[in-house]
Amino acid sequence: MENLFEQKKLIYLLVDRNLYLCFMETKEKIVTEAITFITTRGTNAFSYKDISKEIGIKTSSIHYYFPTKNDLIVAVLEHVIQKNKEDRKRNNYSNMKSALRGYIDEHVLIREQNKVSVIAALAADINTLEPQIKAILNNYIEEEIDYLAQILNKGEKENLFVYKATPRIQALMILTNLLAISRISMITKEIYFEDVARQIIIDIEKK
Amino acid sequence: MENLFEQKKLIYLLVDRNLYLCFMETKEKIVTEAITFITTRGTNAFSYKDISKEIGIKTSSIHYYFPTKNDLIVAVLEHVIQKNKEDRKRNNYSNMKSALRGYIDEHVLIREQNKVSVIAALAADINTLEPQIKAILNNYIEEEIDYLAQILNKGEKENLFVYKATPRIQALMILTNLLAISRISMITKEIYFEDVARQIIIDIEKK
DNA sequence: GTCTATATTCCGATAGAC
DNA sequence: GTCTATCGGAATATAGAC
Repeated sequence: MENLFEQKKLIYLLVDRNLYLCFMETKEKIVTEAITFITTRGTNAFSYKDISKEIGIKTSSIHYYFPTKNDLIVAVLEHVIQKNKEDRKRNNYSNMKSALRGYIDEHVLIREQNKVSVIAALAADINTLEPQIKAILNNYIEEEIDYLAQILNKGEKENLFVYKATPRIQALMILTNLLAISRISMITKEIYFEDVARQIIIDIEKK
Repeated sequence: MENLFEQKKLIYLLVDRNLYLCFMETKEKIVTEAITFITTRGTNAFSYKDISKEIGIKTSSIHYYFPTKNDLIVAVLEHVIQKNKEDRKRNNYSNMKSALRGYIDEHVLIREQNKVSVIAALAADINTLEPQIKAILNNYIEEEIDYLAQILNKGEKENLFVYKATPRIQALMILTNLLAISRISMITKEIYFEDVARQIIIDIEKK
């Protein structure tokens, strides 16, 4: 008999500015584990059995919540998009230098967990996934570019940043730096991640 | 009975500055197909059966040449590294501006085939591959950084390029731009690839 | 060197009891 | 909502005939 208590995952819940400690619903546990597998091993290298073992339920129970693997991946993607939106709404950056550093820190946090972003993870398997995923991912990436481009644009107008490209293309340059260095620094020296992260700031901030 | 002639793949062979048209050996056909699958679908989303169907032999015959999938991936990696080395030896760039554009064109060529580089492909699956692959890939990436850094360094000394970073970190910035935009532009607008490729040049070349 | 045949394991998915 | 049981298929890999 397994220890059921250990299988329960604790989460914090924020309601009306009060923080509650509570247990995750099964559905949320599944999504959480799926995110970990997708962002470490990739979409085609994890199975319902992997999740099953991790949270102590049978694979058929996972199929109850997510009939197909595609359903699960869609749920993962929408969960991450939603959470990302909420996190950013909470952050109220006083200036665009902080906002840019905050954006980079999002990637630092992922890297520290030896993961890659969900964008990088799903992009790698895009030719094996349903068109639906591609459509959602496309929207998500465009929103990421918009978000970063707005920071760059405001920062430029406030005389904090200087760069040659348009805000959107500069956003693309920075986003691609971060997405790829997350991968590369898992194979080569880890310090390369910090080198790139630092250089992004150096290249763009006015001294 | 299948048409055996159709299964034969034609290749050009360069011997003593003479170009010969000849047939590929089975072993080379397998590697060639494996490269296509790995750089389009990923390491964990293709099987011996896929290659088998493509070149018209049984999976057991593939196992004759490459007993395990790891053996095949190692062969793919070493083949690509070797070919890349030869290609670059043939190119004799008159100046470092051409050399940088030539480097970017290597990625353009891959993108035009709707593939990603072998580095990007294997990096995505690194946590599911044997340590041996990681070691070879590490060397390969370091050589790529060295190659690009040397172009940047020479170009800077020839007063053609200007950039703030060290040559090696600048090489990392450009390499990550190219690796990630290859992926992203398969999901979003294809034009993003050209936008980034153009911006790399704009940002670094002295006018 | 290529084949047939097969072993083993795993995967996504479903039916039906509780 | 979770379980047992099972299906159909696919994957990697091997043995042995030709």
